[in-house]
Amino acid sequence: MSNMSDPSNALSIASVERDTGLSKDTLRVWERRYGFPQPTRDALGERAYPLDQVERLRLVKRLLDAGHRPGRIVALPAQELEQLVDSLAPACPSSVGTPAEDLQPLMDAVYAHDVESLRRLLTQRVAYLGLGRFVLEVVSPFNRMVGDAWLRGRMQIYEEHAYTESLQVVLRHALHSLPVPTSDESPLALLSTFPGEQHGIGLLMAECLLRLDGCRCISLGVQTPIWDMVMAAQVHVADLVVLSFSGVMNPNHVLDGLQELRSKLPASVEIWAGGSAPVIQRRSIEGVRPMPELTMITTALADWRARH
Amino acid sequence: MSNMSDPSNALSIASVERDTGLSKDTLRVWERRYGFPQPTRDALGERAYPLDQVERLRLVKRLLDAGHRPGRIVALPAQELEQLVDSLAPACPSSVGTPAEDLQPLMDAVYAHDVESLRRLLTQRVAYLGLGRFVLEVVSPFNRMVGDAWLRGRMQIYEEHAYTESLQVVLRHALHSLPVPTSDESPLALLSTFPGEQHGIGLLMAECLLRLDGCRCISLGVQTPIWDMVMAAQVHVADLVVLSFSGVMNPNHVLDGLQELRSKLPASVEIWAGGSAPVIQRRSIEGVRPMPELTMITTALADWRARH
DNA sequence: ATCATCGATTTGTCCGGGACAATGCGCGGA
DNA sequence: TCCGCGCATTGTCCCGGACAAATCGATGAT
Repeated sequence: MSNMSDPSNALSIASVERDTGLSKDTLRVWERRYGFPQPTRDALGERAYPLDQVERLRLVKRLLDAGHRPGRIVALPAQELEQLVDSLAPACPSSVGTPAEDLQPLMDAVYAHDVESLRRLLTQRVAYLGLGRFVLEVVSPFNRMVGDAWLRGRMQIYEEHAYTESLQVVLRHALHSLPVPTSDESPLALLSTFPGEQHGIGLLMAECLLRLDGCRCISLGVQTPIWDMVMAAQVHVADLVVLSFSGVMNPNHVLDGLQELRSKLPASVEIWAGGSAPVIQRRSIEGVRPMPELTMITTALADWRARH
Repeated sequence: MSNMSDPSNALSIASVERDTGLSKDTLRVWERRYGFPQPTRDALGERAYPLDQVERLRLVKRLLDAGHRPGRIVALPAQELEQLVDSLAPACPSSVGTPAEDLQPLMDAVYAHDVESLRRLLTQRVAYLGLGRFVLEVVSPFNRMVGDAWLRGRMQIYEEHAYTESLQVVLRHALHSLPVPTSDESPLALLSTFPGEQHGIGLLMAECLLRLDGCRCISLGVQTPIWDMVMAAQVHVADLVVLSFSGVMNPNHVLDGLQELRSKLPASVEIWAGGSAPVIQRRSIEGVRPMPELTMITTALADWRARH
């Protein structure tokens, strides 16, 4: 195992922008103002970010999303950042969810790299709880656990990738075996994410819950340009456009994109914005329905039916 | 509908970057060098791109992807750009594959936005041909057709997304119902793509063919950092690392990445590089097996078994 | 003690020009 | 015809400056 600050596998500024969601401009101006990050330079004189600095940047990003201010935390050493993240945990009281001990076997399978067992455990839980409770009570809290472990460097990216792939297999299979919804009195939902947002699991979870509630769904996968969403909503005569956001996207871009989408979409089409990105709860956008919790999908759907 | 060049709903440079995929740097340098785009300025002196210029930029981007060079086309008026898009050469004569008339129903379903029919047609063909021939003789040529149609502006991005999602559903379901391979004398393959390469369909097709030939597969999904692939190959004791490349990635990055991966991976682990990216065939890398055609997977696997 | 106001500070993004490596093109020679 | 070689093209990075919007925090009024 090579050293984390080994300059041989350092990342370019473009890679760090992609991995952390912090723009090139921001990375440069932080370096100028706060002295961090302080990348080495390659043979061409261009910034080369060691892996440990990238991890530290991810911690900073998380704290930023939680409300901290850059001037106070960017220059802080990694250890203090982790303490702050620790003291942040109670902020999100997972109201509903499986007790941690029930998720431990899953976590063990991930760490053991036992894809077979992991998939079997997930499938068992789907069968036992049903798809709806599985998504809400297992996947949702477990995703938080995995994201947290990854953030603190306790889980490697390839381990997270392997888990995501297994989960995708299980969810897609469950989705495939659901009955096709009847079309009367149920809305047609168009699902996707914005360009730059490549995390598709949230979309899949939303699709599961929507389908369980009898909603017809058309998923476009990830990263659909805004203008294409507008066209797709038009040709499919969609009633809802459902979007998913993870924490890695630039909050300003999320806001701009939602406002632009809203302005180009007919008022009869609702926009539902969900996911773990804090920005959708903190700032409300006119004509966009924030869905910070997956459980809200059911009530929102009932609400929609009541209004039509 | 308001005027396209109405400055009142013009876009910021960040929005144009999001909508066109052209970086801020590129937009500014084009303006400096070629005189286009020529955005108006808002009250703050910042660039404000009228909608018609953004559409023109989309045309330029499409021609760029088709092989044209910026210096020749960026400054061209919109009308000539459209003529160029129309006259784009019918690219590749598909050597092996289904006759075009058999694929026409699929194309019709895509254009009709009939997801149900599309999925049914795909499923029918899997049942009729078997998964292997389906992948080689239907999916592979049809992907080329779709890519070509998109390049010429006859297919919108959201239509391509909808097709990709349907195909993914069908392939994953077929994959799920395959028997689990026995582990004797069969290699263990690790599948993924490089960071920046978000096209996962090629990976799925490769996984289908590998599984059909009795190969055990562990897919990490798309965009796994090189160092993580090395770690994953180690902990899973993989025999093969299978990578997929589409045409969108920077050829130089592909080359660098493959060389770096090769240098960090034990010699006993083979690297197979497939996909539609031309770089893989043009430049050969020491210790990396190029797979320009999906059909080569079967022979390459037989070859591997003969050597072990 | 709570709240509103308003200047001071913080902070992300944009600007403009410069630079340069990588790529591609065209030309000339074998 | 094919292969090099030099020149033009082109995307990305660098740097420091600038500034509006958001936020802070101190002051004063209720």
